[in-house]
Amino acid sequence: MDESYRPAAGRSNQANESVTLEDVARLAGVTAMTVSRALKRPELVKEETRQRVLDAVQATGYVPNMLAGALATNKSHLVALLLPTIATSIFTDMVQAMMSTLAASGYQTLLGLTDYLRDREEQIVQTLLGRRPDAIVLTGTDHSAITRDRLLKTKVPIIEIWDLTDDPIDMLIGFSHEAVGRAVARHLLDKGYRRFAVLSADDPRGLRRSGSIVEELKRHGVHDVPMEVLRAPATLQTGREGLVRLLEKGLPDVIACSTDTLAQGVLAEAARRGISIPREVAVMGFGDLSTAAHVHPALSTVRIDGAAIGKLAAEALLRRLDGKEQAPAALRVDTGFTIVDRESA
Amino acid sequence: MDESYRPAAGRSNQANESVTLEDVARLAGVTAMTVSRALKRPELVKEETRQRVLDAVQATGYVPNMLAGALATNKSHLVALLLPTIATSIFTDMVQAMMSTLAASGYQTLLGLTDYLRDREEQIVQTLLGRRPDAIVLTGTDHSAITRDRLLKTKVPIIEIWDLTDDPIDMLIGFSHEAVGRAVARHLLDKGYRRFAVLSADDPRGLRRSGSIVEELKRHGVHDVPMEVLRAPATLQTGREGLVRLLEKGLPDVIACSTDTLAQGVLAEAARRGISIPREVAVMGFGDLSTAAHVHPALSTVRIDGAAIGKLAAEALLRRLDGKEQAPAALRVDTGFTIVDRESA
DNA sequence: CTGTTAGCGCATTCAC
DNA sequence: GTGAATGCGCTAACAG
Repeated sequence: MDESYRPAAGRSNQANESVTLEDVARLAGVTAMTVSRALKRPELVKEETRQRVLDAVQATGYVPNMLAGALATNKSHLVALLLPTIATSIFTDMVQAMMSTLAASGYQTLLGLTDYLRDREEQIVQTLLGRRPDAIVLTGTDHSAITRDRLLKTKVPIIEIWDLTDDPIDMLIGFSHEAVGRAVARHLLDKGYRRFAVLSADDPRGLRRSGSIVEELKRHGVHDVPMEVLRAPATLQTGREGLVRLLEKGLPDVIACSTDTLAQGVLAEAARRGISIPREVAVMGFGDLSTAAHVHPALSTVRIDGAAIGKLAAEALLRRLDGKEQAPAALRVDTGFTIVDRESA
Repeated sequence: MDESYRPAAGRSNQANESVTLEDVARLAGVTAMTVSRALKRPELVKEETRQRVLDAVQATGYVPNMLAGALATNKSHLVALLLPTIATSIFTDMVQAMMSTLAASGYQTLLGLTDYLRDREEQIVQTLLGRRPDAIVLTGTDHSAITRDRLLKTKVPIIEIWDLTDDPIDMLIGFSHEAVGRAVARHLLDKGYRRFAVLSADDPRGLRRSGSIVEELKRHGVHDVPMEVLRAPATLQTGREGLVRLLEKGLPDVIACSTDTLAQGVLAEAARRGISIPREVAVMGFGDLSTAAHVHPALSTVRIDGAAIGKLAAEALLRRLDGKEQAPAALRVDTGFTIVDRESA
């Protein structure tokens, strides 16, 4: 008989116990291709056979192997998301929004944490590229030369978020940290504060915000603003320490913090010391919209809309990936920020 | 000449522009197999050719395709991590610890957010299984029947974390939420409080902690403890709302919250209303060790060590995956918790 | 509407 | 030390 057929004899205990298309096909009395179609393009398959296939899938507990699928189609349905850290609440809204938008379109998220380290980012980009993600999201715009290079060569859509720059790798969605700093300085000056202090985590963007506050103050004739820089990621504990150190330099009118978390730490320590906020010292924070909403009635803060960034980014990617948009003009969105003043709210 | 060689003519513009082993091999004047060896098992390759290969890799910008690698070896080096949400700080330490431990051994993390929904979890498990992860980490032990079933059939190592149960799917690392509730109740009773109130988010484990507090109080003769249940995930804002609602029922001695975040919201609202903490009302929280350390000098809380859970889980998985341990006795770890009393600290 | 052929990129298993 | 053959599980492209 037909010896060219080798009816899968003796393959029963392969190392890999997983059910394949072939297995389902055999049970349904069709070929693998038909099973594949029944699952992915049901409209191409007769209703009756489709039913048989579905039953077979059910019976075998078949779960499509997306590794194989991705290899064959050159589409992984994976998005790589690089984040400095999740130990700070600042990014969580963004992540949540992005992931759920992506998930709704069948994309999964591969996470990489860089710890604010360029070298780490470089290494993670390298490994994540090995997964052939359909898109890459980077937090920030400051990357190692090698990272930039690798990414520029790639055809995968890339979005840098959470910052602005004149030469993005590809798409860009964020806001200007310098603008935030300047706005904070002017806002506080307008409110009549004169004795300033700045508390900052030592992450690159936090430092830029804080630095811009100091510069803008200088431009308005306020010099020698005391500034304490603390190790990122910012925690409540470091915020408390920060206040302690600032107080050694005298009591200011207002303390501008690079992050809401630091600001909360300051509030906690102030409470312990019986310092009244904002009567004796006002506190200004910076952070994400919803998570930290209503942090404290006495805390003024700069609000950015992380969820919006995440959603916008995801949508831009999906537009590109679904082929609606082939090589769009470089997307660039300034999502801006809002100063929330508790006293005048 | 040698016509059996088909020097890759006309393949220049495949859909997929990516460099393959073959491309590197050609440039280095060896076969793909040798390149593969030079990269993964360098000791099997002559130093000189290894160097040539490495140069070729450099020149071409080759990045190994892990989809193909995973398909061939049936090892994805991927760990699926299912989490209710990251919008709340409670899990962040755990995630950070787990991811960095895994990353150090070359494993990447695929994240799935369930929003505390069993059906969502079911769906996510299904899709993530398609990536053929080498291990799966689930938060909690309460899964849909289908999820349990699918997971029991799989040979992939599975760890359930953040809870305890008598019939884990596989490995288990966590603590008892009932024990937490009972301990909180007894602790507060010992300290002399008599007029209790409970504030809880409506996530399953939070409810169990809060429920256990109420039960234990009842067992000690304290009945009719007012309890407000708020929508998960808990935010500062919901914490503030919670206090408002509780106050309508009268001022208690102490408020036990299902989460530090809720507790902080209570503190913020209390500050706004000029209620002195802990003099007029004491507040008790629950949360993760390091992130929220020193939340507030006046806040007592139950501490769990999320980082430890993450690290333990990752290490247990790695032990299994690296083959040191084939079919170990079921791992079961109670990581316990600590009551931190601010007044007596 | 369904089947056949071929190949995605890599690694295992023999040869040499 | 290195090469050749083969297959991982799936799907594009073409037949019929």
